Amino acid sequence: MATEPRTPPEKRTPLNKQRILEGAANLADAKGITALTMRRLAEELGVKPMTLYHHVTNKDEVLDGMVDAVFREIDLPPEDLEWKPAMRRRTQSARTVLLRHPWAVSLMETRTAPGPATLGHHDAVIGCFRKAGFTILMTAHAYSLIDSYLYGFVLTEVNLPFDSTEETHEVAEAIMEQFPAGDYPYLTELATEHILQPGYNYSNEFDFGLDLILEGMERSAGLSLK
Amino acid sequence: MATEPRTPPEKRTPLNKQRILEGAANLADAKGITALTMRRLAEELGVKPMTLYHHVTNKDEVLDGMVDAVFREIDLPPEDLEWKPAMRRRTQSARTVLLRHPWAVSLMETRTAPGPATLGHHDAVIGCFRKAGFTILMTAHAYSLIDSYLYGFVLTEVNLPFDSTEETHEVAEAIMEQFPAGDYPYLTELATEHILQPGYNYSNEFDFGLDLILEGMERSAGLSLK
DNA sequence: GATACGACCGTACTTAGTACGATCAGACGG
DNA sequence: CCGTCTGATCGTACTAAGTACGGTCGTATC
Repeated sequence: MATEPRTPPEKRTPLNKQRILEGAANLADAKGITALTMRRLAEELGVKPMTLYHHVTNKDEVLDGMVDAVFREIDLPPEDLEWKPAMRRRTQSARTVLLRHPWAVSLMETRTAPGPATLGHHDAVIGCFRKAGFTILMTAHAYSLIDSYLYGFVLTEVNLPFDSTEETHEVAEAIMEQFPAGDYPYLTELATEHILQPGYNYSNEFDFGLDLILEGMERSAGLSLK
Repeated sequence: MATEPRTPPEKRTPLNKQRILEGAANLADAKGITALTMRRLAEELGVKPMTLYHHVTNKDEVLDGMVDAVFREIDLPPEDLEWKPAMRRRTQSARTVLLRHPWAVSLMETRTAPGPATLGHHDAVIGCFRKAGFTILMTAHAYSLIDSYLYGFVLTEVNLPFDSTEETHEVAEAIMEQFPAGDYPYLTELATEHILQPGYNYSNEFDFGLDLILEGMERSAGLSLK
């Protein structure tokens, strides 16, 4: 924009924190969070490692920034819906986003410097409960419950050692071959009669728990509310 | 035992995998999982780094062994109780163990080579549901739900940046000072009127969710069962 | 065209995991 | 009593990562 028409305006776009964060998220999405090193990140951005340190103070600041960017992607509970469908929507949105960035859950829980998007998200969720008439105490219960479930579920989901049904079979069989058939009868039963059945997909479990929790919250809140 | 009475039987106890795993867990408990390096672990065991590699093939094998040892610490659902109190007991036991080893949750989810204690634990939990009359489908739902909640809750709990009530105040105030008072009204309300009240302790949230989930499961299973 | 500033980079130090081959202590046959 | 074998232990060294420190270079301004 401020470049003269003389030179093709390619090179001289200076790096900035925004571009670093985007590159970091892309790299982590594509190659895994362990592949996110300052050296590789620099290479991806066409720059030498130490250049990054002119825009961020250290790797932790990159990680904090990535977490806040993830929260920015998550839909807030829609204001025009009842609390239950609103919370279902934001929770499903959160799951979608966290699956898109498999490194996000473990990173979120270990960072302690919340950014504006993170705080805004919490405020909107708490507000959704409060406006629906939840007491403060009940809001605290509800938020703890639903996010524990969300993060726990996604944590398991993103770390499953398989992505497809075929892989599920391979992994399950590899594990089962390691011990005599009768050692774990109930585990074996569940594996053969459920997990190894055609069409099985762990992801489908999410909605069962989400609905059970939302309905339980409605019941509990109703009691507390009178 | 097999040493002669001649020499004091101190030195010549050879290292073994068991001792390595115990040392690793102790080190991780005391200094954090990031402080668990093969070099420090060797030092703790009075040995040079490369000596460890005669008993384990690499660091991953140490981590896998640590996870299985954690499962061995968790109480199985007592056979003589109804499914609901039995599951409550094993889930509370799991939480206690996971809090004792703050590195355990994130490690468990990223390892993919389950050991015998891990498999035995899963078998016992599944068996508890099945013997209570849960269908296979309902058992899968229930196990996914309760463990997602368990791991998600503990993951949050062990990563809270404070351990005591005083620290809670410090951290909360440090965060709140970073933005204008009215930016996050609901978050501020929850913080001042609940989290910063005397006696607040996040750990107390666990039982609310656990009971809500167990009761919801009972209702759902009852429906499915007839 | 001289100057100043900010973006960028070269070099190097530290801490990790771990490959490779040497050493050393005790067991056992001669 | 000694040589040999075996398994436990270690010394050295290579690679990858985060990042401190100081230098360079392009560009805007006077």
